[in-house]
Amino acid sequence: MRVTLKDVAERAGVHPGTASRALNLETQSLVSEATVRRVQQAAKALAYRPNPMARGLKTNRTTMVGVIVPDLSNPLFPPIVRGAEVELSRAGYTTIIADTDNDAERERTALAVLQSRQVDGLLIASARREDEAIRQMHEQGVPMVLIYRRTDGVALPAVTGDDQRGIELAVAHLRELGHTSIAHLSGPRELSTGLSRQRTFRQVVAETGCDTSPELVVECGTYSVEEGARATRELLDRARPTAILAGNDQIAVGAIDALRERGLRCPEDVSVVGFNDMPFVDKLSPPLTTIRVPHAEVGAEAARILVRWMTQRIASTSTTTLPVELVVRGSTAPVPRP
Amino acid sequence: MRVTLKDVAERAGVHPGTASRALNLETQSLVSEATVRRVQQAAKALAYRPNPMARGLKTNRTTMVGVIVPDLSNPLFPPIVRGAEVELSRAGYTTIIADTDNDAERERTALAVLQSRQVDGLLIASARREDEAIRQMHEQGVPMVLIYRRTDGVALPAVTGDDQRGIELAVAHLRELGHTSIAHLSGPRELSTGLSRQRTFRQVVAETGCDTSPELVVECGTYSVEEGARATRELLDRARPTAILAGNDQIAVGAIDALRERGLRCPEDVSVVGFNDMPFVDKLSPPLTTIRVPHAEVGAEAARILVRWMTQRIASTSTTTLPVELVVRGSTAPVPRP
DNA sequence: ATGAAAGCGCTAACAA
DNA sequence: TTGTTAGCGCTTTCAT
Repeated sequence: MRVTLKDVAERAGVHPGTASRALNLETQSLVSEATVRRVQQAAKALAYRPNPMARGLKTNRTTMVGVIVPDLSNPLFPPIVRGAEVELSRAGYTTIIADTDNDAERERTALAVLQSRQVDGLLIASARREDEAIRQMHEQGVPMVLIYRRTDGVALPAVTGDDQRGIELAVAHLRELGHTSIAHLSGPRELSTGLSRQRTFRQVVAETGCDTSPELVVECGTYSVEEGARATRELLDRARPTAILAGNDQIAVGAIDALRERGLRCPEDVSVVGFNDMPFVDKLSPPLTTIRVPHAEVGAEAARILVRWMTQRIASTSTTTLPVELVVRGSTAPVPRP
Repeated sequence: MRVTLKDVAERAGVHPGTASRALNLETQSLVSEATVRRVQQAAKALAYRPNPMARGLKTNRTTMVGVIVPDLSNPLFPPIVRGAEVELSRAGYTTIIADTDNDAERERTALAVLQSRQVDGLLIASARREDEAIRQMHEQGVPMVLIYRRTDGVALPAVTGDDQRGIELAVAHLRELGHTSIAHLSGPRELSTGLSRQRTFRQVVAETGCDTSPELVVECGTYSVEEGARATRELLDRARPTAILAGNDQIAVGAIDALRERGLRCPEDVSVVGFNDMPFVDKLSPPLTTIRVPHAEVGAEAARILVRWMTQRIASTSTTTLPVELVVRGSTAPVPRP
């Protein structure tokens, strides 16, 4: 049978209440040192493990947090999850990962499940700009931190890479290579990352004297290889840019595929820049020039903010922006001389 | 405040015990149909969600299962997890993922955490052939299913891809291309997959009349790109095979890197075959010829077996082997004519 | 078919 | 400093 607190108390010759106090850091000071030692010994001898359900039922805390990602198979997310998990487990929390499959309805379900599980907090990497589920959850006062993607008009802390700086770096790099006709395959505008990168792109492109024709910006419906390819075909049907700045790496991969379809070589004919520096993009053909975002650190930082909120009731609402850097590989080259 | 069963019972005008019976499928038959309806309506109206902790405290079940993977950042595992999660959530279970970072000590910790969380069962993709932690957990009667990697001498159900057939297909493909000097960069022998693929390789190579020199088999310490590259260098220092069968895709990627370092082209000089068909290997340069394993289905099947064990106490100990197929891409070519 | 009551293992307010 | 007591929300015998 399972060892309970009562067993420990009996063996130590104290009341279960005392044993409880002796075993919990916060209440340990209420118990004499000698008793603490006796109880701890007994606990050790019996290999006592507190029953988290009993504890949770009493305290209304579970020391579990939910992490919601849009797609775990997207190599972008495991490092984030990993970074978060390390911090969370350090603080004594267990992580429950939910995958929404990029679906608003499933996000709602996941949120409901996690709520009924009484998670103490949430890390959310799947937020859309309009996200009723998140808004509602927020109103209930559940501690939560957004990762990368923000929700409009909700006062929630967020941790992101520096999207603006990333776009600046990418455009500057292409400018140095002589490109002035730069297209942008934007992420979906319903995601804050898609919108903000697109906005920054338009702005920076104007500031640096590039071609600002509207047909150089094509929006992808999702951050996927397929949409990247589709958008590229659409782009090429009406323009002939010498460079493409993709909304993320998956889109960039799709773009390179579509360029090849049309008989265009990357980087000789068209340069392509990604965003995120996902694992394996250095092995692609050509190796992808992209913006590196410190994913694990983003996850870790979000976890730290969440832990502070959960434990010390310090609810920040500010956005933490982590620095990004340009990684130049083989998918960008000087503008071709006609 | 949280809606409890008592609230539902009050609204329906019945006793909480009755409400409980009405809401649980298994006890519903003990309650009159009319009452069931009334209670269900009340529950719906109040958006009642049972408190899993209270339930668990009473029933000693958590409806949570732990999924242990060696490395979530390895693109191989998210599909497995996903497949499992879909099945598990369908059966009402919540998934807790633990990442061991390929470390036996962390596996032990993860197992301990999950045990103290009282998960109802475990899916384990991180098993080593000698794995004391798993053996102990098994002795405690915790339902668990192994995925891919088996533990020696432990009577546990497992779900794997058909490693033997995979190796056969790969070697046959290379043979058809005229290769007779085929090397194998084996996975670690301490993992069942490493050992069994290596054994099968040796056997098949002998049966098909290939070169069986022992120096054509080099073992990698881990399933990683780095080890794949290292092993390839070691291999090339003492042999000049025309084809390499890698223990998995990561090793294959490392092999291609190392070949390039030595000025050898893939596939013109040396053909390379991977194993697993991880996401993105079709985008590599060259696109990797490999063995496709139905990862999501492996995860799903393992989940089904686990659910059966947990719910119906049917503990199988047999291994389920799912069919694999050869995917020919660009990394294999006819043997070069000298 | 339903109500009553006990209790899962723990913590916390109160007493001593 | 320690013991006592109540109760978190649920399920499940036992009565009725």
